[in-house]
Amino acid sequence: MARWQPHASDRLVVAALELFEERGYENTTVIGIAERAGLTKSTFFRHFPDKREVLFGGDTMAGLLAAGIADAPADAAPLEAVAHALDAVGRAAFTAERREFSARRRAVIAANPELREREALKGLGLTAAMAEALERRGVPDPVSRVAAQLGALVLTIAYERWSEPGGGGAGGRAPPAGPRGMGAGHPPTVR
Amino acid sequence: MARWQPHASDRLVVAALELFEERGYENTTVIGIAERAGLTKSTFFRHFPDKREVLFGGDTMAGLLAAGIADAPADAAPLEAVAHALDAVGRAAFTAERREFSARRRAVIAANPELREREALKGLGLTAAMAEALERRGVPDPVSRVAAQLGALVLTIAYERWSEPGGGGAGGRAPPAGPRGMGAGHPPTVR
DNA sequence: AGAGTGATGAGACTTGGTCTCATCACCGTA
DNA sequence: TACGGTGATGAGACCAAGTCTCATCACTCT
Repeated sequence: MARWQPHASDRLVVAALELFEERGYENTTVIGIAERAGLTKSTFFRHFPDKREVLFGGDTMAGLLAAGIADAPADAAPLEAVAHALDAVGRAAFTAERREFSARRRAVIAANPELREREALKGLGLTAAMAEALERRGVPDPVSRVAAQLGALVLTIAYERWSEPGGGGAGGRAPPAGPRGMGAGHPPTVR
Repeated sequence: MARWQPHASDRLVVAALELFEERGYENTTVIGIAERAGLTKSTFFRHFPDKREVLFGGDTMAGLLAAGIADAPADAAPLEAVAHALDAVGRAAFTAERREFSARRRAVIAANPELREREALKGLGLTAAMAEALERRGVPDPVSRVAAQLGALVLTIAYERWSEPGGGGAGGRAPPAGPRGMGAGHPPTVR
């Protein structure tokens, strides 16, 4: 028999999400989370640097976006490279198994300023990752930041729609065709 | 003689900024800040809801942006309304007196993740304020968000340049003309 | 068998943040 | 002149987040 129950980290995430839903984030203590997972406060902080981070663990987004931009065809325009990356993220991260969990997580985050703060910082990280990946392709500074900023907004909107009750089949493409306008040439796979 | 030294809030801000510069944010305690200001921890938390907020006090930005968008000519396009708001902010907030303080504040924030996190949340607030103000003008949802997102980026870049050693005279207009491109029609006063 | 490893537990400690109660100069009014 | 109200402050108890050190103990490798 194994000495410890497996998946300690996952158990902590599940316990935390449940407790945040039941009592709210600020009425939940780290000790409470650890106890529900059959662990202790010490172990919690061995798995996560702080209480917020238990909801932000799977941090592969920045890498996926950077890789997606690097993998875009050499002649792709900045926004087309961003679209390429968004497609990759859609396939890798917006999967059916994660949809219900993501929706619950989203609701919890939306209800708490401390968690929204962390999410805001993560968002800046994604934007910076895209801008840097574009600059590695030779896109000059202000253009790279504009493209990254627009990519971040598209990602945010896609995530919103995907984790809403009605929205989002496989692949993360938003059901209704998005509006054109604003003069940004529309890349083929992201609308 | 006055019973208390005046400007308690300002003294706390100054003390905090000095200590953050001397020892770093995480090596500075709230008690230390309060003592340098000739006050106590209790009083600190009466003036600021938490330790971070001592650097984010003058929170008129969101209101200025919303008012600037509301005040734009009725026939202004979304990006032109945003530009109108940015001009207003440039005149009201990017003043010569605040420049040195802003530069020091910026350096402190850049050096600490906890402070960057707070700043990221404030940035989201500004973007949301712009988007809402645009929607109050009848700009439909995704267009309003794109315009607000671009406005937020312009504001960020302007703030960066203004609080850098070389940059920014009165009014906050960036010295070199910004690049065109990306298809966004360039409004007359923001480049 | 015995030493090493690695995830865990126990608990002291600092600090951020909340809350309650006390203090005391100033102000208005009688 | 006296007196009660006001408002910013101080004192200190209290809780939870987060850090750190030391102990435990099944499993593994030699």
